[in-house]
Formats: sequence, structure tokens, C-alpha cells
Amino acid sequence: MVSIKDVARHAGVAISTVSKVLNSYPNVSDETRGRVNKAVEELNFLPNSVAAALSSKQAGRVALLVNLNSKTQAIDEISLQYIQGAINKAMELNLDVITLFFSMFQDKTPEQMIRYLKSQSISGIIIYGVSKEDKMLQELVAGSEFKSVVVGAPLASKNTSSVWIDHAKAQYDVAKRTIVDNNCSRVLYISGKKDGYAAEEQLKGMEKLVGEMNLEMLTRCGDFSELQARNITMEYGESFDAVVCASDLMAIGAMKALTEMDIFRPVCGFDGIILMGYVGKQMNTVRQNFAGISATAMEELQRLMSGKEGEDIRTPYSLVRMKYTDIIC
Amino acid sequence: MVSIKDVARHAGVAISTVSKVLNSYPNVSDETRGRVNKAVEELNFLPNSVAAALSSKQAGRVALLVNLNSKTQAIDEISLQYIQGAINKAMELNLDVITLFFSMFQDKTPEQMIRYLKSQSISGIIIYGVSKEDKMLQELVAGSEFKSVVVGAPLASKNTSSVWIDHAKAQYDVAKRTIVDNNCSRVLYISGKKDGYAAEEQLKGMEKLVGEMNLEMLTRCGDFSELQARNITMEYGESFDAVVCASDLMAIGAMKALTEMDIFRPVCGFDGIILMGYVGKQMNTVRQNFAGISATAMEELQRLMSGKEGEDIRTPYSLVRMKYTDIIC
DNA sequence: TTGTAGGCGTTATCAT
DNA sequence: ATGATAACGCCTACAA
Repeated sequence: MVSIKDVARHAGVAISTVSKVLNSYPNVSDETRGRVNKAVEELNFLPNSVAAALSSKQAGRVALLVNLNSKTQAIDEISLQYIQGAINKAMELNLDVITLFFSMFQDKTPEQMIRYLKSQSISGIIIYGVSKEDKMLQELVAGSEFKSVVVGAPLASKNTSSVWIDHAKAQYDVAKRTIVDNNCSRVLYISGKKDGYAAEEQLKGMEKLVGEMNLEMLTRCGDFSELQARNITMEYGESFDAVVCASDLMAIGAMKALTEMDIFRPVCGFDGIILMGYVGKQMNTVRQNFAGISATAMEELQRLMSGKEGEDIRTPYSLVRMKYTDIIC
Repeated sequence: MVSIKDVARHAGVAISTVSKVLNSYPNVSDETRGRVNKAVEELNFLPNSVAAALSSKQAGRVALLVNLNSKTQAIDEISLQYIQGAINKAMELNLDVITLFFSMFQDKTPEQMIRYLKSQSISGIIIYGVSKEDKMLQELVAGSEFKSVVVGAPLASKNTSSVWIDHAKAQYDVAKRTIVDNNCSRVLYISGKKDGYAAEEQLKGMEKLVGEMNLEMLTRCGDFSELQARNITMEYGESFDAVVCASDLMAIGAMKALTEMDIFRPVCGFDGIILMGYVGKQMNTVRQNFAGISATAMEELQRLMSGKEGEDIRTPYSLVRMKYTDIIC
């Protein structure tokens, strides 16, 4: 394996000089820089990231903390796109990343978790899908051990950024379009998790809409569960003229219930998952670019790790209707 | 950060002794071993895996090479379960893992790829979904730079193991059940990728079945594409009394086509993805435990990295019918 | 059985 | 601007 030592010898300079060139330090003459770069080229040298990580607490290794929904695989596509977006961007930025799942730390204390991350030389983390009652993760984010980016929760602080779409506005938009287009006035809203940040925002959006349009609304918590949405729809669906759901999965559950009940009600969802194209009926939904959001999160984490302060970032979204022939290939 | 040095001091022994205990070397007295373990406990010591990886070429870091289908997200669940199964098992076995996607190396040479992996101190790789024409990966597996486990391809050798279900038998089984149950005799077989190992095996299974049951069969390559399966079914479906598909996604494409054509034909798929529960009609399919297969692959890789030779492992599968009410929660 | 010391490939602090 | 050199935390001959 060709190491920095070989490069130094080949270029006729000291190891430390090579290191300076590699990490673009200021005080290197253009001439030496040229020689070193040439040697790097000729030897096909690629720095060993493990050694770099050991040597410097700077060179950030990043951990992805993914909350996999244990109950259904139907929304795995979201998680995988998060992972993909982050890893691709990390490679571009030359950051090492390891992927971890919430479930691995269920029975662990925050201290154990911190120890584990440190044992991996992790200096930055990206968290996907934290909820209000995840005290362990809250603690992780609040502490100053790591820089962190939280996707989908408003936890920005000095060394934490948060990245998400404007859930309140998005929920408002998609519901309004559905309700206006179908001339509705009494809406059944199936909300998300009680302790979820996004769910809370979305509810706010609905409440604003209800106020503005003077609607009648019944809110029931579907807990992001397709089954619960189905049951709620079976119980209340008939009495309302629109069903607004806080997630696509719940929208699908609601739609399937309505089909079984043999009544029609406009239904809208949230997320824009591919599955929406398979259920037969078209529904309005909010499309998020999960891979893009995740890439943004990675960039933001790099910014944090380079000493900048946390900030609150809102990413764009769009309203779509997905039909089967659009998604197959 | 508490290091091995602290443990040594706390236990009143030398650093190397602690290391020996940690890595369960033979020549350590029970008494010292006890003292060291006690110190480890008391200090909550967790070895730094980065330092370990740097120091010894033994301590294996593992790379997951995942072939993400760029065209559809509908089968992302398979990839994510692979990833999850591998990472969970790796944590259990105390192996570090990094996740990579084929797409990252599209325009790279095998040498570049090898250099990259070495720069990450990777000593073992698991490859998911390699096909016959992936020359780069073939080379990687054939070389002796890394130990490797290939999931879904028969590439076992001295330092490569292969892990997969018996695709020929599974295809035979699921097709037979579908055909016998529905009393069919003329079957349209929509096969997978021409250059895929699994696809080839599956075709063998079909041919065996055709011979045994004296069936009439037309084989068309659907390339694992839902759209192609749809088109093939539209063209040939009516003339046959059963449609056997080499993947669930194609089965769904076929089924949707039949529904649109308003004719009924029994259809069977392969993989057991959740999506099968959403399409309305129940179909037979082969259920694979992707997370389990991946965990097995990780165990196998550890075996290889500890010096053992590669082997060919077949994992179990089962025949299932998935219906909507089974999969929601 | 235990300890000493050199090395893994970098980065970073100091002299020069 | 450049180059020694000491870390980083751990592993592993080799010596004691």
C-alpha cells in the first residue's frame, strides 16, 4: 500500500509537507505543491482515512442514525433514500460514514451510546426521525460531544442544525387543494404520532386551514399506522366528505377502507412514496426529495464540524398526484 | 476518552497485557485477566475501533456493496433489509462496516476501486446483486486483495463464499404449485436479466418443471422490469393459462396488465416483497428472508477473514401468498 | 506469564 | 516555507 511516506520520498519533500498539501494548508510554495501533487498522481496515492481519523479529531467520521419502522417495510424507501443521499454526498465531501439503526440502542443508556460513538471516532451524527420522547437522542443532540443534524425535528442549537420541509405549510397546501378541488367542507383528519415534531407541525397547518376556510374537522390520531388509519376511516369516514392523512401509508389505509365500504371520498397523503402509485386511486400528496434532504443534511454537518453554528434549514417540496404508469419502468 | 492506557494503569499491568486480554490471547493468567476485566468494567472502556483497524490488518473492516436499482424504488425494501441484516450482525460480531453503492464506482476502474477500499482499511466485502457482466466486481472477487461474500451469485472460491437460496428449486416449487392448483398447461414465463446468475438458475428450474409436467412454455425476458413484464403480458398473456414471473415486481406488472385486459390468469412472483400485499390479487411467491441471508453473509465473511476457505451456502425459503390484511399494521 | 518497544499512516506543533 | 518529531490508540513481536 502506497503511503504518504512514499509520496514524500518520491517528491523529495518531508512527510509533513505532503500532509500540508493534501489538506490544503496555506504555507506551501506553489512549486512544492506542484511537485507533491505530481507525486500523488504518479503513485496513485489515496490517503488512508482510518489513519487520518485516528490522528486528527478534526477529520470527521459521521454516523447516520436511522429510525427504521419495525412494523412495516412499506416505507423503507424513505430510509434507504436518506441513507443513499447521505452516503453519496459524504463520499463527495470525503467524509467517512457508518450507518446505525435506532433499534441497536434501545436498551442502552445515553452514556453507552456516547461511548460507542466515541469508540468509533465519530464526531458528527445525522438523525432521521427522532420523536419528542426519544430522550436518549435528545440528550445526544443537546450535549456538546458531537455535532449533529436532525432531519425532521426543530432542534437547532449551537452545534445542531435541523433540516426539514415546512410541514405546516405543506400540510396546509395539500389539504387545501384536495378540499377546494372537491368542494368539501367536513374533513376527517388522521394525524400522525402524538409525540412527533412533524406531526405537530402538520396539525398546525390543518388548524390554520380550518380557520381560514371555516371547515368542520374531526382529528383522530392514526399514529402513522396504516391499520389505524383504516380503522378510523371505517368508523368515521362516511360522516365526512374528505379524508386528509398525515402520511401516505395512512392515506392508503384510508383509501382501501373507503373502497371496501364502497363509498368515495377524496383522500390525500403526505410524503410521496412510490407505493402511492400502486393503490389504484390517485391521491394528492406532498412529495419530498428524501435523498436531497439527506444530502443537504450532510453538507450542513460538514459546516458544523468546521466550526460553524447550527441553523434551521427548510427544504422545498411539491404537490403531486402519483399514478401507476408514472412510476413503473 | 478512556483508553487502553488508562485500563492498564488502573489494573496495574502493561498495555500489551490489556490488549492480550481484550483479544483473548492464551498466555494470560486468570488472575491478571480478572483484574483487567474488572478495570475494563469500572472504567467503562470500549476499545477504539479506528485505532485497532489502523494497527492490525486483521481487525476487519467490512464494506457492503449494494446494487441499488436506479429505476424503481419499489424494491428498495430488499436492499434495506440486506443492509440492516448485515449491520446488525456486524455490530454483534464487533466488525466495522461501511456501506457503498455500485453507482459510486460506475466510472471507476477496478484498480481505483481497490485503492479506495484499501484507503478505508477494508479487508472484507459483501456484494449484493452482482451480475455476470459486472467485470469490475468479478475482478474484485476473483482477486486476493479482499475476502468476499457474494449474495445471489455462484462465485465461491478460496477466499469468496456465496450465499443464496436455491433459485432453481424455489422457482420450480412456486411455479408448480401455481400451475397444479390452477390446472394449467400453457405457461408464459417472464424471466429475469439475461446476465443474472439467479435469473439463470430460475430458468433452469422452469425447464425442469416443463419437462416433468409436459407443459408448453414461452419464455420472454422481462429484465426484472415491471414495465416490460406488463408489455409482455399484454402481448402474450391471453394465449396462455398461467404467467410465471422471475420477480414480484414483474408479477405485479403482469397482474396489472391482466386486470386491464380484463382477463384472469394465475400469476406467481418471486421474492416476497411487501408490495405484493397491495396489488389486490393474491399471488404465490417465494419468500426470502433478506435480513437473515445478509446476516449469514456477514458471519460467513468473518469466517473467511479468520482464515477459513470460501464455501457455497444455501439458505431456506418458503412459499407464501401475501394479502393486504396480513401486511398492514 | 508479563512487559518493553516499535510500528500502523496521518496530523499537528515546533523549530529551523 | 519546510522539516523533524511527537502524538493518536492499539497490536504484536520480542525480551525479560
